[in-house]
Amino acid sequence: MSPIGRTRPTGRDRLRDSVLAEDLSFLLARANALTLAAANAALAEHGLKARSYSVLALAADDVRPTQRELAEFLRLDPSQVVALVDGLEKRQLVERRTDPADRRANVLVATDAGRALFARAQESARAVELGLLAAVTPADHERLAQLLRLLAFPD
Amino acid sequence: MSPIGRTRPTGRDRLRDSVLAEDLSFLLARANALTLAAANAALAEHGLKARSYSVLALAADDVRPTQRELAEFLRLDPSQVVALVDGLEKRQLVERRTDPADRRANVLVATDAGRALFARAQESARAVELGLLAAVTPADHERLAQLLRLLAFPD
DNA sequence: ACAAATAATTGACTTTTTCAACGGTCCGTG
DNA sequence: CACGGACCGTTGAAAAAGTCAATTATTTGT
Repeated sequence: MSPIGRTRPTGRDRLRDSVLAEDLSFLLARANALTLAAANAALAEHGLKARSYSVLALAADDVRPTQRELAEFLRLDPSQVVALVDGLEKRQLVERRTDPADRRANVLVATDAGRALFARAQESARAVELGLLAAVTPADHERLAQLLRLLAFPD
Repeated sequence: MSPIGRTRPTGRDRLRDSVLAEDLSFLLARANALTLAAANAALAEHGLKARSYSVLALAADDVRPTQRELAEFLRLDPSQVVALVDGLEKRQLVERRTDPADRRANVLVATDAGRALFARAQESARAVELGLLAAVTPADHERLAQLLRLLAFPD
Protein backbone atom coordinates (compact mmCIF):
# COMPACT_ATOMS: atom_id res chain seq x y z
CA MET A 1 0.00 0.00 0.00
CA SER A 2 1.34 3.37 -0.98
CA PRO A 3 2.07 5.80 1.82
CA ILE A 4 0.62 8.56 -0.31
CA GLY A 5 -2.82 9.14 1.03
CA ARG A 6 -5.54 11.30 -0.35
CA THR A 7 -5.90 13.04 2.95
CA ARG A 8 -3.55 15.73 4.10
CA PRO A 9 -1.06 13.94 6.36
CA THR A 10 -1.41 15.57 9.79
CA GLY A 11 0.13 18.45 7.93
CA ARG A 12 1.25 20.98 10.52
CA ASP A 13 4.75 21.20 9.15
CA ARG A 14 4.92 18.97 6.14
CA LEU A 15 6.78 21.66 4.30
CA ARG A 16 9.84 21.08 6.42
CA ASP A 17 10.51 17.97 4.41
CA SER A 18 10.68 19.90 1.17
CA VAL A 19 13.95 20.51 -0.60
CA LEU A 20 13.62 24.18 0.22
CA ALA A 21 14.04 23.39 3.89
CA GLU A 22 17.57 22.25 3.11
CA ASP A 23 18.40 25.45 1.32
CA LEU A 24 20.77 27.53 3.38
CA SER A 25 19.49 30.77 1.92
CA PHE A 26 16.00 29.89 2.98
CA LEU A 27 17.03 28.89 6.48
CA LEU A 28 18.96 32.09 6.77
CA ALA A 29 16.01 34.13 5.61
CA ARG A 30 13.57 32.45 7.94
CA ALA A 31 15.87 32.52 10.95
CA ASN A 32 16.51 36.16 10.27
CA ALA A 33 12.82 36.97 9.91
CA LEU A 34 11.98 35.40 13.25
CA THR A 35 14.96 36.92 14.99
CA LEU A 36 14.27 40.34 13.57
CA ALA A 37 10.65 40.24 14.62
CA ALA A 38 11.60 39.23 18.14
CA ALA A 39 14.28 41.89 18.34
CA ASN A 40 12.00 44.63 17.08
CA ALA A 41 9.33 43.65 19.56
CA ALA A 42 11.78 43.80 22.43
CA LEU A 43 13.40 47.04 21.31
CA ALA A 44 10.10 48.82 20.80
CA GLU A 45 9.94 49.51 24.52
CA HIS A 46 13.02 51.69 24.07
CA GLY A 47 11.75 53.37 20.95
CA LEU A 48 14.23 51.48 18.83
CA LYS A 49 14.20 48.94 16.03
CA ALA A 50 16.96 46.60 15.01
CA ARG A 51 18.29 49.20 12.60
CA SER A 52 18.45 52.11 14.97
CA TYR A 53 19.74 49.81 17.69
CA SER A 54 22.62 48.81 15.44
CA VAL A 55 23.50 52.40 14.66
CA LEU A 56 23.31 53.33 18.30
CA ALA A 57 25.45 50.33 19.22
CA LEU A 58 28.21 51.41 16.87
CA ALA A 59 28.02 55.00 18.04
CA ALA A 60 28.11 53.97 21.68
CA ASP A 61 31.02 51.67 21.02
CA ASP A 62 33.36 54.54 20.22
CA VAL A 63 34.45 53.14 16.92
CA ARG A 64 33.53 56.54 15.51
CA PRO A 65 32.04 55.26 12.31
CA THR A 66 31.34 57.55 9.39
CA GLN A 67 27.93 57.29 7.83
CA ARG A 68 29.43 55.61 4.83
CA GLU A 69 31.01 52.98 7.01
CA LEU A 70 27.68 52.51 8.70
CA ALA A 71 26.00 52.05 5.35
CA GLU A 72 28.49 49.45 4.20
CA PHE A 73 28.54 47.64 7.53
CA LEU A 74 24.78 47.47 7.89
CA ARG A 75 24.25 46.92 4.18
CA LEU A 76 22.09 49.97 3.79
CA ASP A 77 21.86 52.68 1.23
CA PRO A 78 23.63 55.83 2.46
CA SER A 79 20.35 57.68 2.26
CA GLN A 80 18.81 55.28 4.71
CA VAL A 81 21.61 56.00 7.13
CA VAL A 82 20.75 59.67 6.89
CA ALA A 83 17.21 58.98 8.02
CA LEU A 84 18.35 56.66 10.76
CA VAL A 85 20.87 59.13 12.14
CA ASP A 86 18.36 61.97 11.83
CA GLY A 87 16.02 60.04 14.07
CA LEU A 88 18.63 59.30 16.70
CA GLU A 89 20.04 62.79 16.59
CA LYS A 90 16.63 64.34 17.02
CA ARG A 91 16.29 62.31 20.20
CA GLN A 92 19.74 63.47 21.27
CA LEU A 93 21.06 59.97 21.50
CA VAL A 94 23.76 60.58 18.97
CA GLU A 95 25.79 63.40 17.47
CA ARG A 96 27.19 64.05 14.03
CA ARG A 97 30.75 65.36 14.17
CA THR A 98 32.42 66.29 10.96
CA ASP A 99 35.56 64.24 10.73
CA PRO A 100 38.52 66.64 11.07
CA ALA A 101 40.54 64.32 8.85
CA ASP A 102 37.93 64.51 6.09
CA ARG A 103 35.42 67.29 6.32
CA ARG A 104 33.08 65.59 3.88
CA ALA A 105 32.49 62.82 6.39
CA ASN A 106 30.41 62.73 9.55
CA VAL A 107 31.57 60.65 12.43
CA LEU A 108 28.89 59.31 14.74
CA VAL A 109 29.26 59.64 18.49
CA ALA A 110 26.76 58.65 21.15
CA THR A 111 25.70 61.16 23.78
CA ASP A 112 25.54 60.18 27.43
CA ALA A 113 21.81 59.71 27.03
CA GLY A 114 22.52 57.55 24.01
CA ARG A 115 24.91 55.38 25.96
CA ALA A 116 22.46 55.02 28.78
CA LEU A 117 19.66 54.04 26.47
CA PHE A 118 21.89 51.64 24.63
CA ALA A 119 22.89 49.93 27.86
CA ARG A 120 19.25 49.33 28.66
CA ALA A 121 18.36 48.27 25.14
CA GLN A 122 21.30 45.91 25.07
CA GLU A 123 19.84 44.09 28.04
CA SER A 124 16.59 43.56 26.18
CA ALA A 125 18.48 42.44 23.12
CA ARG A 126 20.51 39.98 25.11
CA ALA A 127 17.41 38.56 26.75
CA VAL A 128 15.77 38.03 23.39
CA GLU A 129 18.85 36.41 21.97
CA LEU A 130 19.05 34.01 24.88
CA GLY A 131 15.43 33.16 24.41
CA LEU A 132 15.96 32.37 20.75
CA LEU A 133 19.00 30.30 21.52
CA ALA A 134 17.31 28.25 24.21
CA ALA A 135 17.81 25.11 22.14
CA VAL A 136 21.47 25.86 21.43
CA THR A 137 24.34 25.11 23.77
CA PRO A 138 26.76 27.96 24.49
CA ALA A 139 29.44 26.11 22.53
CA ASP A 140 27.16 25.82 19.54
CA HIS A 141 26.17 29.41 19.96
CA GLU A 142 29.77 30.47 19.45
CA ARG A 143 30.16 28.00 16.62
CA LEU A 144 27.11 29.42 14.91
CA ALA A 145 28.46 32.94 15.29
CA GLN A 146 31.75 31.94 13.73
CA LEU A 147 30.11 30.24 10.78
CA LEU A 148 27.83 33.22 10.24
CA ARG A 149 30.84 35.50 10.29
CA LEU A 150 32.23 33.58 7.35
CA LEU A 151 29.08 34.36 5.42
CA ALA A 152 28.70 37.88 6.69
CA PHE A 153 32.28 38.90 6.03
CA PRO A 154 33.60 37.06 3.03
CA ASP A 155 37.15 38.15 2.54
CA MET B 1 52.55 56.46 23.71
CA SER B 2 48.86 55.77 23.48
CA PRO B 3 47.77 53.49 20.65
CA ILE B 4 44.86 55.83 20.00
CA GLY B 5 45.97 57.83 17.04
CA ARG B 6 44.29 60.87 15.63
CA THR B 7 44.36 59.32 12.20
CA ARG B 8 41.85 56.69 11.19
CA PRO B 9 43.65 53.37 11.71
CA THR B 10 43.86 51.64 8.32
CA GLY B 11 40.15 51.63 8.71
CA ARG B 12 38.79 49.22 6.15
CA ASP B 13 36.88 47.11 8.59
CA ARG B 14 37.42 48.55 12.01
CA LEU B 15 33.77 48.09 12.71
CA ARG B 16 34.22 44.36 12.88
CA ASP B 17 35.75 44.81 16.29
CA SER B 18 32.67 46.51 17.65
CA VAL B 19 30.34 44.75 20.05
CA LEU B 20 27.71 44.67 17.36
CA ALA B 21 29.84 42.27 15.37
CA GLU B 22 29.32 39.71 18.11
CA ASP B 23 25.59 40.08 18.02
CA LEU B 24 24.00 37.04 16.50
CA SER B 25 21.04 39.00 15.21
CA PHE B 26 23.35 41.32 13.38
CA LEU B 27 25.41 38.53 11.88
CA LEU B 28 22.23 36.84 10.80
CA ALA B 29 20.95 40.01 9.21
CA ARG B 30 24.15 40.73 7.38
CA ALA B 31 24.70 37.17 6.21
CA ASN B 32 21.12 37.12 5.01
CA ALA B 33 21.47 40.44 3.20
CA LEU B 34 24.53 39.29 1.28
CA THR B 35 23.07 35.89 0.53
CA LEU B 36 19.79 37.36 -0.60
CA ALA B 37 21.49 39.82 -2.90
CA ALA B 38 23.60 37.10 -4.45
CA ALA B 39 20.61 34.83 -4.87
CA ASN B 40 18.48 37.52 -6.45
CA ALA B 41 21.24 38.40 -8.87
CA ALA B 42 21.63 34.79 -9.92
CA LEU B 43 17.90 34.14 -10.18
CA ALA B 44 17.23 37.25 -12.23
CA GLU B 45 18.36 35.41 -15.32
CA HIS B 46 15.36 33.13 -14.85
CA GLY B 47 12.96 35.93 -14.11
CA LEU B 48 12.81 34.92 -10.47
CA LYS B 49 13.68 36.36 -7.10
CA ALA B 50 14.31 34.54 -3.88
CA ARG B 51 10.64 34.79 -2.98
CA SER B 52 9.22 33.47 -6.20
CA TYR B 53 11.95 30.85 -6.31
CA SER B 54 10.88 29.61 -2.90
CA VAL B 55 7.25 29.38 -3.91
CA LEU B 56 8.16 27.61 -7.12
CA ALA B 57 10.41 25.23 -5.21
CA LEU B 58 7.60 24.19 -2.91
CA ALA B 59 5.18 23.83 -5.79
CA ALA B 60 7.66 21.76 -7.79
CA ASP B 61 8.38 19.58 -4.81
CA ASP B 62 4.88 18.14 -4.76
CA VAL B 63 4.25 18.96 -1.18
CA ARG B 64 1.06 20.58 -2.45
CA PRO B 65 1.14 23.51 -0.08
CA THR B 66 -1.87 25.71 0.44
CA GLN B 67 -1.30 29.42 0.21
CA ARG B 68 -1.71 29.72 3.91
CA GLU B 69 0.97 27.15 4.50
CA LEU B 70 3.18 29.05 2.11
CA ALA B 71 2.56 32.25 4.02
CA GLU B 72 3.45 30.69 7.34
CA PHE B 73 6.46 28.84 5.98
CA LEU B 74 7.92 31.83 4.18
CA ARG B 75 6.88 34.25 6.90
CA LEU B 76 4.79 36.34 4.58
CA ASP B 77 1.40 37.95 4.83
CA PRO B 78 -1.20 35.87 3.01
CA SER B 79 -1.84 38.81 0.72
CA GLN B 80 1.76 38.75 -0.41
CA VAL B 81 1.40 35.11 -1.32
CA VAL B 82 -1.54 36.04 -3.51
CA ALA B 83 0.66 38.41 -5.50
CA LEU B 84 3.50 35.94 -5.70
CA VAL B 85 1.29 33.14 -6.93
CA ASP B 86 -0.46 35.49 -9.36
CA GLY B 87 2.89 36.22 -10.95
CA LEU B 88 3.90 32.60 -11.27
CA GLU B 89 0.49 31.53 -12.49
CA LYS B 90 0.43 34.22 -15.14
CA ARG B 91 3.67 32.77 -16.43
CA GLN B 92 2.09 29.31 -16.32
CA LEU B 93 4.74 27.97 -14.01
CA VAL B 94 2.25 27.06 -11.35
CA GLU B 95 -1.42 26.23 -10.96
CA ARG B 96 -3.94 26.89 -8.23
CA ARG B 97 -6.05 23.82 -7.52
CA THR B 98 -8.82 24.11 -5.03
CA ASP B 99 -8.16 21.53 -2.38
CA PRO B 100 -10.90 18.90 -2.64
CA ALA B 101 -10.61 18.31 1.08
CA ASP B 102 -11.22 22.00 1.82
CA ARG B 103 -12.65 24.03 -0.98
CA ARG B 104 -11.64 27.30 0.64
CA ALA B 105 -8.00 26.44 0.16
CA ASN B 106 -5.84 26.51 -2.95
CA VAL B 107 -3.16 23.93 -3.34
CA LEU B 108 -0.17 24.96 -5.42
CA VAL B 109 1.13 22.65 -8.11
CA ALA B 110 3.93 23.32 -10.57
CA THR B 111 3.34 22.86 -14.28
CA ASP B 112 5.85 21.02 -16.43
CA ALA B 113 7.22 24.36 -17.50
CA GLY B 114 7.46 25.33 -13.87
CA ARG B 115 9.39 22.20 -13.02
CA ALA B 116 11.73 22.74 -15.93
CA LEU B 117 12.39 26.31 -14.96
CA PHE B 118 12.86 25.34 -11.35
CA ALA B 119 15.44 22.72 -12.30
CA ARG B 120 17.44 25.35 -14.13
CA ALA B 121 17.03 27.96 -11.41
CA GLN B 122 18.04 25.43 -8.80
CA GLU B 123 21.36 25.00 -10.58
CA SER B 124 21.99 28.73 -10.37
CA ALA B 125 20.97 28.76 -6.73
CA ARG B 126 23.27 25.89 -5.93
CA ALA B 127 26.16 27.56 -7.69
CA VAL B 128 25.65 30.75 -5.72
CA GLU B 129 25.41 28.86 -2.48
CA LEU B 130 28.63 27.02 -3.16
CA GLY B 131 30.30 30.30 -3.93
CA LEU B 132 29.16 31.80 -0.67
CA LEU B 133 30.25 28.74 1.24
CA ALA B 134 33.70 28.62 -0.29
CA ALA B 135 35.25 29.22 3.11
CA VAL B 136 33.13 26.56 4.81
CA THR B 137 33.86 22.86 4.79
CA PRO B 138 31.02 20.54 3.82
CA ALA B 139 30.85 19.29 7.39
CA ASP B 140 30.51 22.82 8.69
CA HIS B 141 27.99 23.55 6.00
CA GLU B 142 25.74 20.85 7.37
CA ARG B 143 26.41 21.97 10.91
CA LEU B 144 25.47 25.50 10.02
CA ALA B 145 22.26 24.29 8.42
CA GLN B 146 21.36 22.35 11.52
CA LEU B 147 21.99 25.26 13.82
CA LEU B 148 19.98 27.56 11.60
CA ARG B 149 17.14 25.08 11.64
CA LEU B 150 17.02 25.45 15.40
CA LEU B 151 16.50 29.18 14.97
CA ALA B 152 14.22 28.92 11.95
CA PHE B 153 11.95 26.29 13.46
CA PRO B 154 11.79 26.72 17.19
CA ASP B 155 9.54 23.98 18.47
C1' DA C 1 -29.26 24.66 11.06
C1' DC C 2 -26.60 28.20 12.83
C1' DA C 3 -22.65 30.75 14.74
C1' DA C 4 -17.95 31.12 14.86
C1' DA C 5 -13.68 30.26 12.63
C1' DT C 6 -10.74 29.90 8.52
C1' DA C 7 -8.77 30.50 3.35
C1' DA C 8 -8.12 33.59 -0.13
C1' DT C 9 -8.63 38.00 -1.97
C1' DT C 10 -8.91 43.06 -2.37
C1' DG C 11 -7.80 47.72 -1.36
C1' DA C 12 -5.79 51.31 1.44
C1' DC C 13 -2.03 52.65 3.75
C1' DT C 14 2.77 52.84 5.68
C1' DT C 15 7.47 51.54 5.52
C1' DT C 16 11.53 50.16 3.18
C1' DT C 17 14.35 50.03 -0.82
C1' DT C 18 16.46 51.84 -4.80
C1' DC C 19 18.22 55.57 -7.79
C1' DA C 20 19.68 59.71 -9.68
C1' DA C 21 21.10 64.32 -8.86
C1' DC C 22 23.52 67.97 -6.16
C1' DG C 23 26.79 70.74 -3.13
C1' DG C 24 30.81 70.39 -0.56
C1' DT C 25 35.35 68.35 -0.02
C1' DC C 26 39.42 65.64 -1.11
C1' DC C 27 43.05 63.78 -4.08
C1' DG C 28 46.23 63.14 -7.88
C1' DT C 29 48.07 64.90 -12.07
C1' DG C 30 49.67 68.28 -14.94
C1' DC D 1 48.79 75.72 -7.78
C1' DA D 2 44.59 74.50 -10.31
C1' DC D 3 41.70 71.45 -12.20
C1' DG D 4 39.13 67.04 -13.11
C1' DG D 5 37.51 63.16 -11.09
C1' DA D 6 36.18 60.75 -7.15
C1' DC D 7 33.85 60.58 -2.82
C1' DC D 8 30.60 61.95 1.35
C1' DG D 9 26.26 63.19 2.86
C1' DT D 10 21.81 64.81 1.56
C1' DT D 11 17.49 65.28 -0.94
C1' DG D 12 13.59 63.78 -3.48
C1' DA D 13 11.04 60.71 -6.29
C1' DA D 14 9.61 56.22 -7.68
C1' DA D 15 9.17 51.19 -7.00
C1' DA D 16 8.79 47.38 -3.99
C1' DA D 17 7.59 45.25 0.23
C1' DG D 18 5.07 44.95 4.33
C1' DT D 19 0.78 45.73 7.32
C1' DC D 20 -3.98 45.68 8.16
C1' DA D 21 -8.97 45.62 7.93
C1' DA D 22 -12.95 44.17 5.34
C1' DT D 23 -15.28 40.70 2.21
C1' DT D 24 -16.76 36.25 0.22
C1' DA D 25 -16.89 31.38 0.32
C1' DT D 26 -16.42 27.49 2.94
C1' DT D 27 -15.78 24.63 6.93
C1' DT D 28 -16.42 23.17 11.78
C1' DG D 29 -18.57 22.57 16.10
C1' DT D 30 -22.75 22.71 18.64
